[in-house]
Amino acid sequence: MTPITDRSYTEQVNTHTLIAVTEPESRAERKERTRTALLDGALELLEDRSFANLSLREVARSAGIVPTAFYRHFASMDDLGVALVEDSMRMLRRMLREARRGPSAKDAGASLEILLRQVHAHEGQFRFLSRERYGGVAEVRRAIASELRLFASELTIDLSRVPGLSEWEVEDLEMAADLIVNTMMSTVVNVLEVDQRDEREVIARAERQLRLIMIGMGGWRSGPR
Amino acid sequence: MTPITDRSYTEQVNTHTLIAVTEPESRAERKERTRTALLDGALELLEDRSFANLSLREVARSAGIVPTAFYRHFASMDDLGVALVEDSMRMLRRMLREARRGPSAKDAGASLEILLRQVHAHEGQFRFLSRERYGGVAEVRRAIASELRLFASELTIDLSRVPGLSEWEVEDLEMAADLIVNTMMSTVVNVLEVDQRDEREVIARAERQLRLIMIGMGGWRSGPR
DNA sequence: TGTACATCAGTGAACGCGCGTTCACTGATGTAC
DNA sequence: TGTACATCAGTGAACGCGCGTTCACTGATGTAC
Repeated sequence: MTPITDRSYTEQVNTHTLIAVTEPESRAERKERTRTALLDGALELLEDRSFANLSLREVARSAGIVPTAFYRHFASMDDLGVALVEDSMRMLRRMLREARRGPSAKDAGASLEILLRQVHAHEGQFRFLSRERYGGVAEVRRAIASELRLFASELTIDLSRVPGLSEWEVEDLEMAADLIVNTMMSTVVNVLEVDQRDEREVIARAERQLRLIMIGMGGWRSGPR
Repeated sequence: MTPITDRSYTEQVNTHTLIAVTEPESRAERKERTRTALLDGALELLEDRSFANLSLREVARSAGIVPTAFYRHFASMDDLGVALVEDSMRMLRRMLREARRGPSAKDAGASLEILLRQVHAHEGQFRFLSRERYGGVAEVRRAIASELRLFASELTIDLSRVPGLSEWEVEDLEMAADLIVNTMMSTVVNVLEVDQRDEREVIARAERQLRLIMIGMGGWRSGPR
């Protein structure tokens, strides 16, 4: 199962552009396309429902195959759910890496802007992550929680390099990082729920909240517990 | 599943016997008891599943009635979900009101302690609220969002009465109230997910976060957008 | 190079199951007189 | 006070539906020689 997935994924990446121009698709490429169609279809169906009540037949239908053909790609819906988490997490990690490489990594406002641009570019995946973070399958929940902890601990390291915070206790840095991550996650959820008209308001409020947190950090006197 | 159901049912039977000594239950009282049994049963079933994949038949079974009798109490599962939100929120509001009446209403640490005591007294309801807040059923999600907005607006009024904040713009008060509510909700989720050993850590961190927010508010200069 | 065989993504019929919902009903409780 | 009728929470049979899963299959693609 997994080896097959990995192999066909590489094949797709390597030959994607090549094929479109020259020769007809190979069997492996066709299979990969169907797999992608299943994942994309599931993500689309998840726009207004939760993963737990998504049926195998629906997903197969959305990909244009017969229900039984689903099993050529995933052993079960749970299996597809795990693949969906992995895909979304890969996207999130890539985003984080690029944000850190960018010019104003320490500017909270700029970080927020980068995040929100990504949210719109990958709405389905962010919706999936935020909706399944507390509901549905335990394995999915655990994966998301662990990834968010990683996210917060990387932010902790970033914060420790900010001049004024170099003296802070680690616990205080973690506390502040957690507060910032939570505030950003709430903002992501609000942006996904709200229409475009109110989005500016949500963002303006989030900016103020982050600014308030920064002011709080400026006045914080860190010390041992 | 069945033993749990049987337990709570036995408790009701005991109460029933007690009552039977003095005076027989009226039809309305019986109906109310069944309604409560449906809500409690649903809450119990929700311990390890999400509302979206809870069936009407399961809930009816947990309350000891036949599926068709469900309709004597609720028009649909969505309807029951909304009732569950209303019940949970009524509990939450009562809690808030009592906290406000208490000695140290403005002390964030004390408020947090009161909140967490309530969380343990009503774990099922808090789990339901936090899991379905972003969950799959649109109507339930909407009900929770609207109640939380109400919650935040009550907190906004409280804040406006705090001496140092009387000059603040409404938008800034709302912004701060939203930040506090989000931080408390995150803490509730963490407390529900974590075992007793780590709970002290979660609480300690939440206290520091709230203190940091208070410091930020102390340094905030409110003004028109 | 052509031929013969293997592979395998996708098909379509079939299954048993739990679901939400309808309906006519029962019998205890409540009420009017 | 007793009687006759109304109310209504709960029953049980029945329905059609979409579900996950099995199975034998098809036919295009891939491979060995």
